[in-house]
Amino acid sequence: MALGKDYGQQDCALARTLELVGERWTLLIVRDAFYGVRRYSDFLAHLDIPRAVLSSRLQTLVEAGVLDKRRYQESPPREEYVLTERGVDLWPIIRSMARWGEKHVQNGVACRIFRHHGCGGTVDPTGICALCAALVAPDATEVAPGPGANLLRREDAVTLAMRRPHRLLEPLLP
Amino acid sequence: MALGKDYGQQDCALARTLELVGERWTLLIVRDAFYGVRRYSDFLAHLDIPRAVLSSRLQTLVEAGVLDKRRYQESPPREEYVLTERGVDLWPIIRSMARWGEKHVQNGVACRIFRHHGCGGTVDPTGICALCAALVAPDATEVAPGPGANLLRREDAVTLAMRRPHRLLEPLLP
DNA sequence: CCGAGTCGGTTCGGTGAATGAACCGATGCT
DNA sequence: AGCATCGGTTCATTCACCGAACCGACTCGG
Repeated sequence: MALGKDYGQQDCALARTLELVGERWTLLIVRDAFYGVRRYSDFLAHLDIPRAVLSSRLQTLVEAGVLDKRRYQESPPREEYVLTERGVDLWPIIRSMARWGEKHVQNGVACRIFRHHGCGGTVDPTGICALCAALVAPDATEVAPGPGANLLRREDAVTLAMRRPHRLLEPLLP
Repeated sequence: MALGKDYGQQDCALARTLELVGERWTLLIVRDAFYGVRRYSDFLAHLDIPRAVLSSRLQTLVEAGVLDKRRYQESPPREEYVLTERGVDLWPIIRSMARWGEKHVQNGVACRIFRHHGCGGTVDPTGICALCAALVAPDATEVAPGPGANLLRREDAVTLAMRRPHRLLEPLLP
């Protein structure tokens, strides 16, 4: 969500969650983090988000303990943003929203598909592996382009790197 | 979310979903609809939302096929907003967000608990009944106040009616 | 018949967040 | 020295949100 991000005496848990991830752009940033984006400039290139908004959201997410900001090299100083355990717990939210969009906006056409790493079974809407029936954690989830992937004609480096099947949370670029 | 609700060539399903339910207040309206709120004035009383914003959101949700606006009495004309099948499919999103807030913002204290109607088993975070292991649909879910319910000191009629255990989607007020 | 109340909105002025473009400092590359 | 990259900040403009007031259709009580 956006403006005045508090929901007052609103009903507990859902409202509290929305105060954090309900702001515009926030969930897309978190999704990219799952897909392996870690650097400011990569979020910027992939999301077409105003720089000031990206700075603000990253800072909010770090303060909320969803992302960890770490300097991965000195000289020149370079930062990266990585999901914390608390951030990884947001996966069911991302998953369920993507699922709803697939079903009701895209007529069932997925632009990404998820497989259980090692097992190879596809991961169903509830997050269960169709082959071994286990609940698949994000770091055991492999993402690959689905039938609807070509709907977007983006050609930036991040988009290209994302087309390559890879595991969630693994860094996309060196 | 708010401003300029489109996310351009952003990655398919999640972005499309956010364009609808990502606007400020929208998910809280949908949540109230699950809890049985149906009338304009009841949403207004329970959410402390500006009237103009409520009108706008309801209209958007109706246009998106998430809510159905129906006149339930002529003279005086009275309208009610009821979740469609497409709207009911949003339940996993609400559930997963509420779950995250419970765990990470409220330290595990739930202000509402959910039971499998008829069976009586509690519904776990993934939506499975702890007793019969079935995936519990919203209309088979009974909601009751949890340990953290008294955190909010609201006293409007809608809040009071909501304290009474009842099934999701059933009208809260006559 | 008059006045007050309810419901479901619309209208309007002020505020403040989002936007996009420009700028900036530290560093590396040639 | 000159140019490029990274990770931002600053700034003017735009536009959605906010809250209060207003409104039309109707009912109810006296």
